[in-house]
Amino acid sequence: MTQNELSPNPIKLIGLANRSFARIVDGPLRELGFAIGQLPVLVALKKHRALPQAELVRLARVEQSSMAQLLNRMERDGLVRRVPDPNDKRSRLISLTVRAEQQLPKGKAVMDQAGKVALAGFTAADLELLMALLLRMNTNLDQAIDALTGTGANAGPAA
Amino acid sequence: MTQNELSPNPIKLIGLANRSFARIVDGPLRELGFAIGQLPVLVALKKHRALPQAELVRLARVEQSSMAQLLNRMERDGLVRRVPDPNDKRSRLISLTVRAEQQLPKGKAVMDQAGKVALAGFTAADLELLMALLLRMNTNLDQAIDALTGTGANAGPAA
DNA sequence: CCGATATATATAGTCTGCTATATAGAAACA
DNA sequence: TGTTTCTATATAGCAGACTATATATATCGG
Repeated sequence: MTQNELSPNPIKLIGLANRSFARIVDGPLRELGFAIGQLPVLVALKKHRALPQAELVRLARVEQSSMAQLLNRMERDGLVRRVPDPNDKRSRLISLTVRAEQQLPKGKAVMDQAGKVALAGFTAADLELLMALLLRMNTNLDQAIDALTGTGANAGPAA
Repeated sequence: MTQNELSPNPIKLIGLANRSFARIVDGPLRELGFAIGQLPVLVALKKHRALPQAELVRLARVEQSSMAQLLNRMERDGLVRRVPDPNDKRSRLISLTVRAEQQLPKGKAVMDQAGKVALAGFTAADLELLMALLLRMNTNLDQAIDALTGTGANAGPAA
């Protein structure tokens, strides 16, 4: 009973779901002047007013260099500003522009709508179960990455 | 009880799992001369001997342009060959090089090992459940994409 | 106060994937 | 047969993510 393909792992389904979701929101977000990777940053900034890059890195769970580039694009597109941090000359505080703040609710609506589409037919229990299973997977993966990178930076507060 | 963040969707967890998995296999695959996106293509070619690009597109579920670029890199790295299809001058048949074929088992082992790590502590039932839930999500997403792209190309044979 | 180490960002280079568009050749059909 | 349409690839240009590395500034230990 050895299955076909590259192991019957859920990884393929996970990758596919991820790409499909991105494709679905891409157009609508683009019309709003947003891109998918920006939403978590925008939401975090809306809630916290102004944050240093390092904090966004923690919230979005991406590498520092990825965030730096993302912010470069967002700044270029007029979504965020970076102002020098008076308390630390290495750092700059990131904040939303008015335009970004005004458009954000529509962007969130796009994401939520796509989320609903993805979960059509799911009961609350189905969803909970899925989240729990994914959480377990992520915990496993985080551990493996911690082992690789040496740092114990992951597995932070349940978020 | 409105939750925090961008909806409590599993999308975040899915994206994170995807990236984490990729990070884990990246190094080992690189040492073998492979990259993560190539594995599905390599496996398909090993099984079918020689295939046109269009078939790989279907198997890997990526856009045609993505596959074309992936194959460009694989050809550049000496993993595949593209020979003119005698029956159709528009097309080229893709096949593995000897080197790729020899290294492939090690690459598969890396993927399988990472899959096991990801699923540590999962019972067979857990895994089945996870796969079933992800499959349902993907079905929903495929439908949404079909609606967008007009074509009814997705939702193919259960695979 | 000074040198060593740590921290906050930035940049270079690469991979994967997408959308949009271009081309060559095959197929249909008038 | 000739023209239109479809099909198989290719290319351009961009987003997002990663690794590796560079830079500037803070902090610590003496």
